[in-house]
Amino acid sequence: MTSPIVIGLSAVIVAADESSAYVLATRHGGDATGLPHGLFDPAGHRTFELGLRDWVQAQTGFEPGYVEQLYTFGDRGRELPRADLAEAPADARHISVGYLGLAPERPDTTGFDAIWRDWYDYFPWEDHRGGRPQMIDTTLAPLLMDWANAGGATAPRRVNRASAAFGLNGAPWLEERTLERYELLYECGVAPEAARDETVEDAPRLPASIVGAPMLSDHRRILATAIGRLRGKIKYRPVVFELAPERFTLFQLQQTVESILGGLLHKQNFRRALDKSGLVEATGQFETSTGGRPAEYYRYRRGEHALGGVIGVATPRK
Amino acid sequence: MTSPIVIGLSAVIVAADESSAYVLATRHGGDATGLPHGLFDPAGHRTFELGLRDWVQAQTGFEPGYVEQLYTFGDRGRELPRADLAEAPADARHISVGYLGLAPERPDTTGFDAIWRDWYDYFPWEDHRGGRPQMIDTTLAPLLMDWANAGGATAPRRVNRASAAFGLNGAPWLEERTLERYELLYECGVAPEAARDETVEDAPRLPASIVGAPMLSDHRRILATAIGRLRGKIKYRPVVFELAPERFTLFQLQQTVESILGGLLHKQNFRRALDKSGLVEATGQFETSTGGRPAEYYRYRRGEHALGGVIGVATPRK
DNA sequence: GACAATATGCTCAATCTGAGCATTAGTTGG
DNA sequence: CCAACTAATGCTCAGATTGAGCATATTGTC
Repeated sequence: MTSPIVIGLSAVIVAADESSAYVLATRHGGDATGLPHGLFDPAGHRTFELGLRDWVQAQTGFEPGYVEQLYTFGDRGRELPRADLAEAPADARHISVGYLGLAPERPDTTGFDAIWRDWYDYFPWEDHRGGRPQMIDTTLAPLLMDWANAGGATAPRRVNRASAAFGLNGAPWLEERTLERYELLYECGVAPEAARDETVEDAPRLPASIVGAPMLSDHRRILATAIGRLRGKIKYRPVVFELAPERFTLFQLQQTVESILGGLLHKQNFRRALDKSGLVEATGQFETSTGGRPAEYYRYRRGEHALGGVIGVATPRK
Repeated sequence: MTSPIVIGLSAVIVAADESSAYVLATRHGGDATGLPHGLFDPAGHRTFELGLRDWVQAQTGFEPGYVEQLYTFGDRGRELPRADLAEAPADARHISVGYLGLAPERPDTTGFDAIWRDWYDYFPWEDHRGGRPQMIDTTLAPLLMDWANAGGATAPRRVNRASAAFGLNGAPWLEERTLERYELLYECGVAPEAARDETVEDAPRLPASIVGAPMLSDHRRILATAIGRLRGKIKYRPVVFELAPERFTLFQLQQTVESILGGLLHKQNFRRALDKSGLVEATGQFETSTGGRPAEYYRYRRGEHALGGVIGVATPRK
């Protein structure tokens, strides 16, 4: 006879604007944050997605539009917090299915134990909009290298992994490798969750401004997966428009993309690419100024471009 | 109290050569084929991947190298075959986690109820190496359009979906949209599995040479997911080398890629791209001829190119 | 009216792509 | 041994794309 299984559904609900990208986080007990989540009900939920929508709605009041599955985590040892499993049998095995959802704005969450939080609070090393964060080279890299060198036979592999992930030793920084970076920090004990899960001993204790705010259970891992996926996808599918308001100026749109990517883009080339893609159209309305020449408002041309439309978002600036 | 859950693990093990791409299929009872699969054991398996490897090994004798998770299916109604669930409670909910594995050759499966099968047996419309298969326009497209037009209010959306997926009405054929194509054929009842699952009535009965060989439970859906994923990935990650032998000529490698993509590539440009990528190196050995000028054998340069290496496989031929 | 602050336009060289022609090095049949 | 044939490999070229930077247009402010 198989022993019981419980399936947790977790949602990374993302919003973004000119200033940053945000996740919908829930407060659990103290000030620990987690993702909206709950158990899949095999009797009641027809699909995972419907179950997920239920939970998000119940915990945050938000009704997700676009939703996609990210990954299913099943490793023993990185599971749901005990407290959330009151109903489940004590010997149950915990599986966790992560989802990504996009929100065109940040709706009010008053009345719910939920807040919109800057996702770079959780991953400070991921924000390169103001240049490569110093902590990478001053703090993280040395710790990673210590860990790598302690790896015995696997040391060379570890050095390679760390270099490729964090852009060390001449390797380029690739924004979509968010999960790999987080996993490395977890493995080497820098992520506070590692100490909590007792997968490492005598882990260094560093401030959240460097190692990021921890999350419940494996939620930060799911968040990292979501960021990586979104960063990859935004380059070849018109997903920004799920995050942008109805009307936007081109620069607003660019900054929204930059918030997601965590890096700056060359303005004129961003426009050129967008132009060629045919994804947006001018509205004839102009922004009533904030300083300089008024920017025209554009809107997304839904449909049409069944798939042709791609924002060649590439060209980095600076 | 939650009702019981069982998790099925299914593996798409892929191999490819100059002639075609293959999947490792298992025979279950009659001549129905399925993927190697089995139930996840929450007590015994530390991770999904380990459980999966156990099952594949036990059912086919093959030990997968490269493995990656594809997707977790949880819809009620498209579940595991009853027979495989003898041990599970009658009211259990069935979840299915699909994996993709790659094999550098097709090892012998004698002694096991498993065979390597051409994946285009399952998806005849996916092979465009000899030109666009006629059945798409003569048989599938009309059926899809009938179904679309019967969609009432959703008719326009259905027409769009079908057009974008199958390259109708001027839309381009995009090889990685394999899953979408299969799902459409399932929805419109052309895939025999739909009739079996009783999701449609009076479905047309067509030969397997047109609608492809059916598979157990949702295995063909998982296979479609795998093909799509692999086709996408082969363009930006050096995965072909997981499928190629130690030594290969450039044309063999190209044909292996073509087998996966289901389309032909421009030879000289394929070489140029490969050349620039720095992924391969000449061995100095030559093929002892099959007709013309002998081709040099190359080998994959593992490692090094931490991620830079990309085969700009794009340029289609013909 | 000069200046600051933006948005938007335009240019240019370097590189990349898609496509095709040309040459090389074998095999095979007289 | 030569001619014909088959593949592999080499090379060229125009057009498109990309990365970068300079130039101009419109506002509000002092």
